[in-house]
Amino acid sequence: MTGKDTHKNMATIYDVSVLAGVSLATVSRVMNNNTKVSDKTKQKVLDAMASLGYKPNTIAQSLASNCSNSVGVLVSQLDGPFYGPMMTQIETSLRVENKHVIIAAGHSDEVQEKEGVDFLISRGCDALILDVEAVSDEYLITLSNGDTPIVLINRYIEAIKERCVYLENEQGGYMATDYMLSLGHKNIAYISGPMYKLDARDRLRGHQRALAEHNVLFDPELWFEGNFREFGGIDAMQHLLTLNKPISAVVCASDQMASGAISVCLEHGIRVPEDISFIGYDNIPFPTYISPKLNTISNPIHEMGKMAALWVLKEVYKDKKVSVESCFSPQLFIRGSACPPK
Amino acid sequence: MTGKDTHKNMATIYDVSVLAGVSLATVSRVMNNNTKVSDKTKQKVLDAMASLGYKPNTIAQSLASNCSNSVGVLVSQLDGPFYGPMMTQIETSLRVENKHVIIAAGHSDEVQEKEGVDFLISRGCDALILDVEAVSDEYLITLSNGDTPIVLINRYIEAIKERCVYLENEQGGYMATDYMLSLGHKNIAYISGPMYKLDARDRLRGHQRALAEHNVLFDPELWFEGNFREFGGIDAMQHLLTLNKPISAVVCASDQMASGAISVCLEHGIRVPEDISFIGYDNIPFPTYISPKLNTISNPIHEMGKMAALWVLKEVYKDKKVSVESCFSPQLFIRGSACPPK
DNA sequence: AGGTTTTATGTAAGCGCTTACATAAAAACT
DNA sequence: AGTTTTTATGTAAGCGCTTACATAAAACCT
Repeated sequence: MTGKDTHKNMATIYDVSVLAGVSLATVSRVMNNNTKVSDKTKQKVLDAMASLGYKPNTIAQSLASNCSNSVGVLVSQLDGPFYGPMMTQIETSLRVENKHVIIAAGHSDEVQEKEGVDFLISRGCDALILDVEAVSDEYLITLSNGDTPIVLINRYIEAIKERCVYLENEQGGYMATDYMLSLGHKNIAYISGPMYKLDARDRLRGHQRALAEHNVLFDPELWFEGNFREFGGIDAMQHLLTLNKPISAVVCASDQMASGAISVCLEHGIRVPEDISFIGYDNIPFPTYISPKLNTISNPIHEMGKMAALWVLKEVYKDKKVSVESCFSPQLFIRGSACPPK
Repeated sequence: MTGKDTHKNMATIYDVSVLAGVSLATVSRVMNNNTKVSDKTKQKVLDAMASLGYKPNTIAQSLASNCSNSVGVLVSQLDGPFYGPMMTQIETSLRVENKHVIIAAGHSDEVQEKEGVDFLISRGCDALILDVEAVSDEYLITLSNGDTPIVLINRYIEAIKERCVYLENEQGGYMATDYMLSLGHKNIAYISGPMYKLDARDRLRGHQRALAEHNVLFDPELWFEGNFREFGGIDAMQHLLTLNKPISAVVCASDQMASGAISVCLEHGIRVPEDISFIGYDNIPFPTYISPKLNTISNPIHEMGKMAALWVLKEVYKDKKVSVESCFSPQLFIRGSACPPK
């Protein structure tokens, strides 16, 4: 081997066939065991493989079989509290079936999201799991008619609903506000996500429905459009405090915004929950360990990741065993960040 | 196309060559532009590609060139606060060079980490970026002699130090405790990571060095071996409080443990920092927004991710442009979780 | 002009598999 | 036993590229 030669000198199917005294096809057959091979020959082949330490070349398999056994996952952000748990589930679910995960980040930008999709498709992915927010519904509908199957996480598009794994966000929005109302709050501010996102709109709708059911008027002044991130919550709270309106509770469309908002209150000497009650959304891990422990609505993003993976296993790799569920219900978690108003 | 036919009916290099009126080899040459092709033919080929919407089949390229353009990344946990920022950097750095990232999780378990490595190698990765903690140094040294180049994040092994990207943990440990000492604290508890991890041992060593330099005796009773996670901090703090020893400051080897420990204090009515000062380690995003804002030592995990990616680009893909740096220095961040003792 | 070097392009042999088709052997019939 | 069906294995043609080698054309010599 010369210095330049970095070839991996692995045994090939040919070496196995020679050692086992059978043809290439037979070796391939025992690998894929989709065709009957007599027990005797099968054993010879397995022995040969073992003694050569044979590992199939997955690239060659992919080329010959036109199936790459890889699934592309495109998410908005690789960091942040959501992606990790979701990826864990996706990776685990797929790896047991020997599929692998190729990742790309879309950074909530339309161009980058499209580039990510193109990249993953050009990489020969057998399917795509997408958690995207900047591209349009039309784009996704068109994409779903292409050669590479897609499944969407956290997005609901009527025309391709069988490919969507989503949370009932309206219901979650309702639950959060309903909880505050049932504690007796009337002066409830709402920090929403950005309105161009469906989940933000749905949560807001739920909030409004709860108010209406309790005959509380929705005051647009008490609604601030945030960005789902901590800084959005900070900006929102600072703004709300300048209003000089009585506010006894703040419902936030994300835990991160709630954290930001709470930090502003604490800095102003406002006690949580004694002076203002809070509830977040998403049930991300961190705030549990911080005081006050944040009430929240669960967003089972990890389960949605798992379901998306199972969808791929079922629809693309024709795994009969799995059954998939696409609509998830939120759940209320009561901890220490809310109490009845004074 | 029959119902069963899921073939992607893409143009191949052959189609391009026919349309452009040149040979396969020429088309390949303009794609890889490593051999001179006359401007005229090159243009014909590019036009043909464009009009056919040609996209090279990366699987075939990989098989023929024995280079998969993919880099395997194996981390302990896909969730948690570290992985995201690290992955973001790795993905971004590699994608601009059109390399892709295949992920696997090791779950801090020796068997699973080794399986992950085998999995990624069998997937034909050109290189592996490993952030592993359960496998032994010997295993990694052996692995590094194999066919697939590896680079280690967050681990220092003398024998293969040129493949290690790491943080000067001893120095960080020193800085944290030195800071508390310089505020005037003498009764300093230390919540460490698990001792089987090198970084935990190094941080502890730094802590001890700082104490020694300030002539403060290291009291083993004030040292609790945690697990780097929130619950470890909770257990540690509960234990420390039962000691009935005066403690005016707690140095934690991770922000997550600091969060857990602080939450225990707050539950006991102990004020932070007035009664007990805290400092964490890692500078993870969340606690910044929570009160008290956590002092900490930075762990530039994202930069280390980037460096690992650049290492691969340089050493494996022979990219001349990049230069890599392997040793990172921690930095002290002072926020609101510490003050001088009463 | 004839010879030599350089440059651009073509030819064809793989890369390591899968799989349709062919064939030989065994099993199941009359 | 002879014929048909079933089953196990082999043969060989790809999958879509890369690249060593061959060759034709152009450019440079003296």
